[in-house]
Amino acid sequence: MTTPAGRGRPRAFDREAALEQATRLFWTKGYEATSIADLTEVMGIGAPSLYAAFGSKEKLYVEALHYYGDNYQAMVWGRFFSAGTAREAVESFLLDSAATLTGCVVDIPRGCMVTLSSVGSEGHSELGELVRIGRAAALDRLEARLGRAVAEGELPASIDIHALGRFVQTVQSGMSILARDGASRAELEAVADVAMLGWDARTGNRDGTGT
Amino acid sequence: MTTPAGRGRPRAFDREAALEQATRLFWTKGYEATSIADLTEVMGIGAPSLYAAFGSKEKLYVEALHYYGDNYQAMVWGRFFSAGTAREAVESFLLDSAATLTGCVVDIPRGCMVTLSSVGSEGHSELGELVRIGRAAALDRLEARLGRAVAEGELPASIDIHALGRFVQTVQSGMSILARDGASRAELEAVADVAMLGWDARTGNRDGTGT
DNA sequence: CGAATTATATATCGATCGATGCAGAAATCA
DNA sequence: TGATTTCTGCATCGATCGATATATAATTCG
Repeated sequence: MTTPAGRGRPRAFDREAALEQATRLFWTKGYEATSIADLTEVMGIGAPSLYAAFGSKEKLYVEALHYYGDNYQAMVWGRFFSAGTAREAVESFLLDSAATLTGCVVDIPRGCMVTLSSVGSEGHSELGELVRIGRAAALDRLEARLGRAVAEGELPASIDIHALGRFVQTVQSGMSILARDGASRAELEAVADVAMLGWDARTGNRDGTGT
Repeated sequence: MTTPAGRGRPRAFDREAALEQATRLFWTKGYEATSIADLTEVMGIGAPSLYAAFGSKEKLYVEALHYYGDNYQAMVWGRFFSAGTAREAVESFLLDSAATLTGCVVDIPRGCMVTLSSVGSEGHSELGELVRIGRAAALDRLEARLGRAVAEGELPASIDIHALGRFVQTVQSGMSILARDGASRAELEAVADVAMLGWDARTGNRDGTGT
């Protein structure tokens, strides 16, 4: 059913697998440093097939960003969304980030593809805006969860939701850079621990139990 | 005296000013995204003059990194080194980072050139190692100051110096990314405040006075 | 099997990359 | 001023960039 009627030769390579390889390469090297030759090599196809299947390098990068979001973001945000309290959500977010960004959960490149993406520095302003939006979405998620916690009475209404959200975002962003420099999962988890101490102090929870 | 004897035409352009412009461009766009044509334009010289004065693009980048360290790092590390206590040192480091990384002190690009440098992804492994060393040096400075604080009795010997150092480094690294995304100085200062609360909780100082 | 259709591989496009050769312009010393 | 030295602008180098035209190989339907 996915192939309508189509006479003639069907697609010969696995588009999803090729996209995954492209995603990992963009993830590792960044947009500008990744050439079409690099891509065709890891994707196992020729340049014409790449352009037939994905349109252009920019469009391929956009698809890679979506592939990344669909397949890897849950490793960091999964427990965040299912947690019962904002504190558990944030702690899970940071601890799962520590594990994921160091490639300890599955074999993936170190650091966050969205966080480390420095596209948009040059002419590719559209792509730069895209990853910038991705980073802004993370802050929105954090602040929304904090707002809910205030509404539910978990957090006092006096706290600065924006500042706390920015803080968590800052720590997680910094984790990506440290992960790229070789910091271990344990080191990043220790960073998350210290960050949560700041959380407790900020929110008035001083024993660290989170309740 | 700077010009030894030299017959013939002396240097016609200001090498230092040209280097500053090159530094700002590398700082803003990164190594790979900056072309020779971009450089010659902002430096106000031709390509042959650039190569005669700096040797190559890589060597120019190395000089730009040194220029950056010599001229801008003090804005972030100055009060860190002169502070009487480790807590004041770290707090100054983060607050001065908030101001500097948002371009509020002087007109400079947002974010830290060393932190945001994503060189080394590709064949330029030497440059990547260079900026990686720069980032490691920041961690060393932080840990050395914490170690001194333990030796002087400011901090208990039980604290995890490495974890605290990594934490501060993480926050400052994350600040660069947020600054690039347009976060304001006030936002980054609020982040620094929350981070210091984590510091106080970690080190047993619960009133935030630091003494 | 033959006709029709489609993906692939080879080769190459113009543009730009980092880097230079060359000749003229400019400045200093005798 | 003239000889010397050095820097600069123009043109261009080979290599590689992203992207394609062309032609062959491969597959399906009639």
